Amino acid sequence: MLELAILGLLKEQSLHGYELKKRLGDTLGPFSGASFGSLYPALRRLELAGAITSADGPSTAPAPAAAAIPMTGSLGAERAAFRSRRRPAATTSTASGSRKRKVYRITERGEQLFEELLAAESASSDDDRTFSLKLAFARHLPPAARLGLLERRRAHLVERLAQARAGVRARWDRLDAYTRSLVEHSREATERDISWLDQLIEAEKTGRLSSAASKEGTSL
Amino acid sequence: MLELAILGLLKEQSLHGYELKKRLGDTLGPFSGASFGSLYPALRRLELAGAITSADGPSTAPAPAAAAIPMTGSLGAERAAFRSRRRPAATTSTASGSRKRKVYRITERGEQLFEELLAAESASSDDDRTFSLKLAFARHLPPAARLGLLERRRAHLVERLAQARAGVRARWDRLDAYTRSLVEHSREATERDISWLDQLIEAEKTGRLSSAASKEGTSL
DNA sequence: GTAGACATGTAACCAGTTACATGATTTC
DNA sequence: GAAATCATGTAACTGGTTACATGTCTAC
Repeated sequence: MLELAILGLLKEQSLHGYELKKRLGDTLGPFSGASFGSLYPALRRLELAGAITSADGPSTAPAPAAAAIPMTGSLGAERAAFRSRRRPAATTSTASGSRKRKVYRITERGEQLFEELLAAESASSDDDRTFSLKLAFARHLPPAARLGLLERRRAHLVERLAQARAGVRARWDRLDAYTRSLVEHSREATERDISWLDQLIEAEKTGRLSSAASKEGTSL
Repeated sequence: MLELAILGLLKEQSLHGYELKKRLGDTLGPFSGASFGSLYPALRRLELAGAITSADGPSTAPAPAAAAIPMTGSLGAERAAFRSRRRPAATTSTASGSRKRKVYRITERGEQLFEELLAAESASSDDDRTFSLKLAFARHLPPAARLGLLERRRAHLVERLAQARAGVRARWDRLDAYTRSLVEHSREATERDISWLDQLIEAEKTGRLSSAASKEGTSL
């Protein structure tokens, strides 16, 4: 799962580990769980597998001048949007040199692996987090696979709903108020998820989303 | 987490592993992930820790095997053994062909551990699944702790929402239609979670839920 | 010169999974 | 006697976590 997220980000632009981690954290919710302890080993695995290559830190020391201001993702994001090797304009007096960053770039093999992971049906599609991650990269899927992803997800939720209903119906009178409230709330959330998916599926079938989707961010 | 679920179920009635696993699976959703490979080791750990004791299960005998339980004359074991059925009608399934079951019963230490796990604030409260699990057992918490659980959860969601909003605002125009839809949908779901929690908190404060333990249907 | 952000990495651990091994009992 | 179900358990693996170790660079 982490691999998929990494490849997806690197597909859009090369990044070094530290920045990658920030992106994982603030771009979308569910993949925020990444920590250095999992990220760096994952990068290493991917590199060994030939899915990515690393180059010595090229450039761009984006010195954050503001002291005592806690770093919020947005600033870093703006700065990091630049990948090209160019000297930073000196903000105050000090021009900065490069550090020992390792900038990772996705390879052909990596693109391939990314598509495999993204299209893989087995197991992981159950997981909420995995689905979200895949949907976030859905624009890279061919339309049919995209539709499949949505419909498998829908089927899964319908199934879950049915089981929950059955399981609860049998012992509703033995549930306390907290559990009941929880169950009801979960049911509603799942129903909403399903009708959201229905909208996406409908839009997908009529081609509304796919045409509007990939205008940005696919430059690489 | 599994430990908490096990203790919670055993608190209500003694069970053997196989049955326990079925309960985990069908009673409530999020704890269904349990498999034998995690359940049995967990039972073993709990037994080693003195939180539960095991006794040989009833083997077709109508009388409960209470003789094998000399420790702490509790009534829980009695009730549990009672649940096992006596003579099947011998048509098809449902015949619990009793076997060398190990029936687990919670101990004093176990009750204590249960309460500790349930009240523990650290880390795990982040997790959706853990929160659901705890809420399902919330009736065992003292009111103040229960309120704390709800409010910590709420704070966590509010925080998550704020970060998501900030993160997305910065790069909204770079998101494709799928990601946008995902982000919007997640935001709405989180907002709904929060207002659901608000209702629970309100109810908790006015004592509506805690007194009505069993029968009322919540509108949620 | 030290505080703190940036940056990379390792090690120990944790909670779970799948797959496998075992075996009794019932049912066809 | 083969197959299905009940029942318990182990082993190898997975995919992460926290805590730690190390080091560079900037700003004050």
